[in-house]
Amino acid sequence: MAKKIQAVKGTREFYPQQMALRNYIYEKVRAAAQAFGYQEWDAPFIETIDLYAAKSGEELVKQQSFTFQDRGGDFVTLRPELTPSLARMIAAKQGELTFPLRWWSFGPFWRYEQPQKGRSREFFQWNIDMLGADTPEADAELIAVGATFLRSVGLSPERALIYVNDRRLMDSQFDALQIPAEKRLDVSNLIDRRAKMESAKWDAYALELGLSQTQLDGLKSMLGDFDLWQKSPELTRLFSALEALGAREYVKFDPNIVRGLLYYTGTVFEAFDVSGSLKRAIFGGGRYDNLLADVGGQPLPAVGFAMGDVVIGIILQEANLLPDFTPSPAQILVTVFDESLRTQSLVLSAELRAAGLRVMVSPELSKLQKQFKFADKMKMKIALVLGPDEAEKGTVVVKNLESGEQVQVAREALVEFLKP
RNA sequence: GCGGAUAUAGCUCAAUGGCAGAGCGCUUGACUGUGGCUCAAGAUGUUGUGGGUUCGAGCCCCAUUAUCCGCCCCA
Repeated sequence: MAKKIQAVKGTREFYPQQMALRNYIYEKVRAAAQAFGYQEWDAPFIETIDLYAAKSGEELVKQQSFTFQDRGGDFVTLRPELTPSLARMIAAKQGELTFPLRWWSFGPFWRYEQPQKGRSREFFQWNIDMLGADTPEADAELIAVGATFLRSVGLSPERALIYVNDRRLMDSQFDALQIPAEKRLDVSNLIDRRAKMESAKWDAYALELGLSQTQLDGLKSMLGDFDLWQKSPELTRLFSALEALGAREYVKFDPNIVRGLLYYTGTVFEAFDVSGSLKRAIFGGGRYDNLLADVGGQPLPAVGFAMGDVVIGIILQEANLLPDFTPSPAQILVTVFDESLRTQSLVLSAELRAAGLRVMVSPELSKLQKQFKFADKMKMKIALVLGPDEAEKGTVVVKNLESGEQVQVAREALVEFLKP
């Protein structure tokens, strides 16, 4: 008995049914992006470690990347994210690109972390960005693309929402509370963790960080103020643009959304499943105006978001929104009656394919019963029988497997009969 | 890196320390030119791996590996 070799931990095996879901997501992502005029692009799956060292978070590079030495001795990494590659590619052609740039991509990424629900080591991610525009209307457009996607897969605003905040607004609030600049990162992380912690513990943790009781009270009242956005000119414009774009119903202001990544400079947003069991973001993003300059390009304002395929896949399944799966792409099975008629069945199948139909033929001699059973399991629509009687009369039996009805059709009229 | 569970037929799972089972799936037949539904019969196991306790271990103990779930981080 051969030793069973398992798939590498955290990788994904796409059996046809899972592959169909992956392609379904890809298709909906493409439709949403293209509806707003975004161009598809991609970058290498392998990059040198240096590309990420410049910009990505310490943990992402040092602990969560698949990094190894290639045969030439260079350290390379399976890409854990796309933005550094985007920055490089844009910097290289900055003079010849037409701005604002609207680009999207869907491809594989790898992060070395503990697999759990909604998180694997290998995943597909949709990245979509607009570069070269710095208006709230640009931010609104990206959020509207996200809303368009949610709507297209059947997730209504009752089921999924996009929560929005603005780093600039938060900074002005931190100013008012006199929270010093060096503590703001900790405070942001604190806010990020609030939903996951008991409130007493959270309070204690806040005081531990060095917040005064007054600051803590101020912070809590700020985080409970869902009308705070009205104090932000950017968010006010953002919401009115979302209204105009028909995406307002999907979007809610939430001061608790801060996002962990350092590079966001303005609007930040995250989409969540409102009623499901999974408390992970469907997608998340925001404005990052300094990033391209930071990695050595010309300053370029940018806004974008990313969506992994794992979480959205689980949510679609839980919401019973998976597309119907048809095992076989072929709708027609040509049965093989016996040895003497095998060639005729093959010829028949070729004729039908030449007419643009998708057709399978049994590759071996077996009972018609078995062939029909196969067609049924593969959820095929039609089975053709070419037996001695039909061969003699120049006809073919066409059986509709859904209704169970069957008719004899003349061979010459068959293509016309079968065409949808 | 830390913590909690689980591992038995192809799948989902049962089985007081005492004969390893069910449902689904699979094969065959009822139906020698036709699937689904029904009925009947049948096949399928190194109980993750290695030790230990016991007259006797799927069950108890130790180790190990794998998987799942949570924390951290994040799509």
